[in-house]
Amino acid sequence: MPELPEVETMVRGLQPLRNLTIESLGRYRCSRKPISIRPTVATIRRRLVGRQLLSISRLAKRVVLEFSSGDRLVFEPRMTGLLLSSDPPTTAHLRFFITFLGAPHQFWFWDRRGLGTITAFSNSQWQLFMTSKKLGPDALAITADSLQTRLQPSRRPIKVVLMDQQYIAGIGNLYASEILFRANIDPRRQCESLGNEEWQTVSNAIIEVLQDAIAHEGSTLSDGTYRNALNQNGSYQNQHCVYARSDKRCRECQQTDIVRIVQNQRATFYCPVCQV
DNA sequence: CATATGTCCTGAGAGC
DNA sequence: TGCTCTCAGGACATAT
Repeated sequence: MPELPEVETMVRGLQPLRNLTIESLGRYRCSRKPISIRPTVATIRRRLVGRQLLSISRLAKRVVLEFSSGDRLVFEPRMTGLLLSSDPPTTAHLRFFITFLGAPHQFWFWDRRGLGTITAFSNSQWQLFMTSKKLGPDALAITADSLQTRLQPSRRPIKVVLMDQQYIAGIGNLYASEILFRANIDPRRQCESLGNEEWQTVSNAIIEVLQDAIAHEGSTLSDGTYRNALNQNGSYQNQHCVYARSDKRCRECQQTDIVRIVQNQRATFYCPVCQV
């Protein structure tokens, strides 16, 4: 599931496409229910064909292509979406393609479940989107002070709030559990119960876990869905301490098994000895 | 306003 | 073996 580290890895892998000019784009023939592409493929084609790709960047868990015209094309991978500049894992789930003038580079949007979205913005639409969208600060740019100021007032459990993109952007279900393990904080703790030093610890854990995961090019889970732009697996799954490790011995304390609970209809994993 | 729940989707795996 | 059922969770819409 692409969260911040996986999306960051995609963005880094797509940098060779920078400065190329779009030759064509469109839906890939796919017998499945079409994914959401807005406003329409025809409109996107009219706006973007012939435009030069200025930058490929990350906005929380989205990939943003910015063009010389100020237009942006935004990809939300959500659960199973991938952006690829190589041959896809299977052609069955290809959803969208871009070709570039005089360049051999490929660009595919591949999505097994089809929950991902593609949205085009003009420059003014983008400015409106960025001001109306209540997106919290990027998790990689967080400080202990800003984290505490934003999250402490909530009465919800810390794990649930870490996943709320309006409070802090980029953390999903997998990394929320790993971060709280690193911070030795029980995921059920209400935000208002954390003290200054604990917010500092959580802040440090956010940066450490996410940077470590980026260094390992993200997590490819047992379903094998996530891959980088070159269709290669990440390796951070081998470093997981709690996620999907229920009933396995805690790697840190070696005293007890990892526990799985459900919070807001999401699986949470933690060590009842290490995390208090 | 803050918080909770329902919705979309496919394929792996469990259970019979 | 082959069917049916449950589950996984991103973001958003709707409900409380």
